[in-house]
Amino acid sequence: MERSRKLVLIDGHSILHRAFYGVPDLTNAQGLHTNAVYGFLNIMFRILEEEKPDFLAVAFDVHAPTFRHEMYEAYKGTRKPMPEELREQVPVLKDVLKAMQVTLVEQAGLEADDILGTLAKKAQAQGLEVALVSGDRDLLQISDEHIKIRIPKTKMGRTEVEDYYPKDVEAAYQVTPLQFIDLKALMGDSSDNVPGVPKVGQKTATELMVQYGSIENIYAHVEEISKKSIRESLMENRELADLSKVLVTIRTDADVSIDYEASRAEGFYTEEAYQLFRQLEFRNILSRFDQEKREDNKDISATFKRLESRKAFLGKLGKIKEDQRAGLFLAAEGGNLLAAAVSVEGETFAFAMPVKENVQLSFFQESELFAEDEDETACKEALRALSARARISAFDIKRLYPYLEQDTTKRYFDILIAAYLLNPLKSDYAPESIASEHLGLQIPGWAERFGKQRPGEALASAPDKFVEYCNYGAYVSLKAGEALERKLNETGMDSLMRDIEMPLSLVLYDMEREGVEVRREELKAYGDALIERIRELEKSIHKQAGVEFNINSPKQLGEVLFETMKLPGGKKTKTGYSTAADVLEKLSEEAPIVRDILEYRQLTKLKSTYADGLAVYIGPDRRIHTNFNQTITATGRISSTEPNLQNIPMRMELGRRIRKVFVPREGCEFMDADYSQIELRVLAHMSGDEQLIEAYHMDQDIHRITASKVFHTPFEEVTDLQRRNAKAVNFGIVYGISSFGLSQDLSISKKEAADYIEQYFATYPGVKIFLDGLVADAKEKGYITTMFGRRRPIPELTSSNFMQRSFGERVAMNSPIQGTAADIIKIAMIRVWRALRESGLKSRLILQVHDELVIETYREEEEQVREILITNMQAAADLAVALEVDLHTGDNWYEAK
DNA sequence: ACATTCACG
DNA sequence: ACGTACGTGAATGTC
Repeated sequence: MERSRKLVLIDGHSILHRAFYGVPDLTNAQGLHTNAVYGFLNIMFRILEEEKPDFLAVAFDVHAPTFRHEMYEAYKGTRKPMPEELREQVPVLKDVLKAMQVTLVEQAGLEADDILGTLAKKAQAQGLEVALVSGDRDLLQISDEHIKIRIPKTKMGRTEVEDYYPKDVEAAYQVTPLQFIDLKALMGDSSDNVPGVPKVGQKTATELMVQYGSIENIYAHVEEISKKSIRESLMENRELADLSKVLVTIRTDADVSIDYEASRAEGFYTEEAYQLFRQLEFRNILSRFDQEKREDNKDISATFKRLESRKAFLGKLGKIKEDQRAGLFLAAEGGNLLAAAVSVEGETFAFAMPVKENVQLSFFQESELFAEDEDETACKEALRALSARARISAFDIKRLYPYLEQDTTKRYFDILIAAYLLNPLKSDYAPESIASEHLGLQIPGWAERFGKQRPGEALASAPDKFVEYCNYGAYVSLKAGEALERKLNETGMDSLMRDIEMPLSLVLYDMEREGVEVRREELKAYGDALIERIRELEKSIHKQAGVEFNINSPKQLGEVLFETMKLPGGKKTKTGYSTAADVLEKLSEEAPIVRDILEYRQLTKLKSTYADGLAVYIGPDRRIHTNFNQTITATGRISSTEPNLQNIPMRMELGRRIRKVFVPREGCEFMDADYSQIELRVLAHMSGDEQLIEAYHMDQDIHRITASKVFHTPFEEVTDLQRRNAKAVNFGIVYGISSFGLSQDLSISKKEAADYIEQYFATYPGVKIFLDGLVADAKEKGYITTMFGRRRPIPELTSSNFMQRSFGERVAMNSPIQGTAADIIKIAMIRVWRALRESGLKSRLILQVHDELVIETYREEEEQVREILITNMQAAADLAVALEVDLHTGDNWYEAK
């Protein structure tokens, strides 16, 4: 009779192992092998569908020596090592199961077999029906009338499951489950290191068991056994038979149990699990989730409203009260507002600007496409009023500032920035990703709905769909805003969000809007001047090589240098020879062609990336408006794109001259202020190292002081080489020192580099204690924090791969320093920006380059701006060492730096 | 889409 | 023994 409640027990390692060999190799984007986990889940889902159990648990071995292990090892060696590709999937599977709220059972000193045997027998005694899933036939001994052993087999890419009740065991092996122990003990199992009795294989063992029923009885009648060789082997190996029996016997009386309430086979489809499956790229497992989640979505989007008249929209906006939370989503293109959606507690509604008839989209410039009209003007006004009144939550507020009250005292909340702060390592913070991660809500993204269409096209072709998209945006902004705000509070990042990132978003908006003037003609002239020399070099290189080839192709260049010309230098990259500058420089003595190649590289870089590259971005206002990105870097720094104005050449004179084309507007000069060694000062402060702090108080060249201390040389007698080495060590410390890295940088031996580092730590012992502490803390917590509470998770620290883990350790040392420096300059930017406004000055902050700010300064405001810059930059953080600021002015960026 | 190279802090 | 410095973005070539 079928019992009413059912338990499924899974042998974790055994099924993972089966899956590993049954599923072809799969890896995700991060190079993690995933085939075994994938196969495991497919087997598990299949079993769950077939059994529909009430309870589920998965057992694992803890890899500590156990009694039975010791006995194996005493007999011969250990088990075969697990392949690395499988080993790395064990923790992944455990994470997945935990995320799915599946009960894991593991206990030191117990093998999975013993756990399974015990749990199965206990459950059956309590009146449950049990299905035990394993790849290991030893478990057949556990089978009884209420315990079914299920053995999955993968063949021809399909999984079939063999089921064994006692009668099936008898049919297959001619013995009862209990006798199966003796059968296995006689025949042995090489894969499990069970010796068995020599000369007795499956066939003989079965015959003996059928005839005598047990090992005891076989030995009682051993004289009767007719075959001489078998008889003698049995008599000589009684001990082996007994040992084997112990090894094969699975315990059913171990001290282990499960909490049935926590083991209910339900609630698998958690957000955490969804995220994990996404990371692992298990698309068809995700579809199970999507099915579950889609139900919820229908309910939500059904409540969305599309308002057909401006009046209705404005009426609803007007009802939103002071300080009420509102999610806001705006769709715009080319400066025209296309649609607006607002979500407040209880309702979500949107209004799309009426599309004019007869507009032939492709024939018009986008700015002419949607000429501003009454509807748009009225809506903009109402939205601005709303933003001044309500507590707005939105996605990417920087892009919305043109439509918002630009007053940072109004507490806007940007879900993009919040999601970034909670995990700066992600590459995707699209609204639908935030909805998925923080709300557990699966909604289609733009591309899924509209493909490559522009917003204007989408609105024109599918207005209802477009409006629904906007409504989702508003809804997610409101709901995710609440969830994210709570999470920021929980992680102690609320102040970072409120006092730094949100105010900064307005500063960045303003900087982007201001832009910087670039002299188009001078840039062109600079580029043209490069062409001639590039042609010369090209010719010379081809002549010296004896062949014409593409110098820009590392592949061809490598072949020419290292094969045709037979220069020394081996392979360095996955794809072939390395032709990177540091490799080539080592060859430049003996091969003049290399000098030319290096110069060619330099000049073509300047031409294509800077001369030609920048020109594209000069607008009709003669200015370049870069994007300052606030949600890209892992450490909290800002990044700059389209174009990148944070990597304009500086170190080489020729490249540096490009800075001459960056000019202030009429009546202005540039004022450029940069922090002097901000990261090293942050290190001095955070570590509290007295020697380093004192060194800074000496108000002398810090690298020279360090050299003097590290090399035990009087300050005045420090050589340039010593100073250079000390400087490199200072940098190395900030990067998360390694002797190898330092030796590469200084072209010295690893041993020498290690000596330098040792000397450095002897000089500044507090620094070593601090850095070690950072790593230990990060290992414990899984993330680091900056002085202002910014976090960066470091998943690499738990990697079993040495290289990855070492990387994690360097990151743990570098990120708190780089991140704190980033926090400090952000604070400085906000203060400088406000001070300029509040002083009623016209001068404007226009650029940031990590430790440097550029202000377009009206000449008559020079002294005030200088004061504002220096004061606010220095006061941005109160450190144990002063923050020193170097400031220069000039008529272009070259001169101001 | 990915790798290589090189510009910056 | 393992094989690297930390953080970015753009251009180019290769598949």
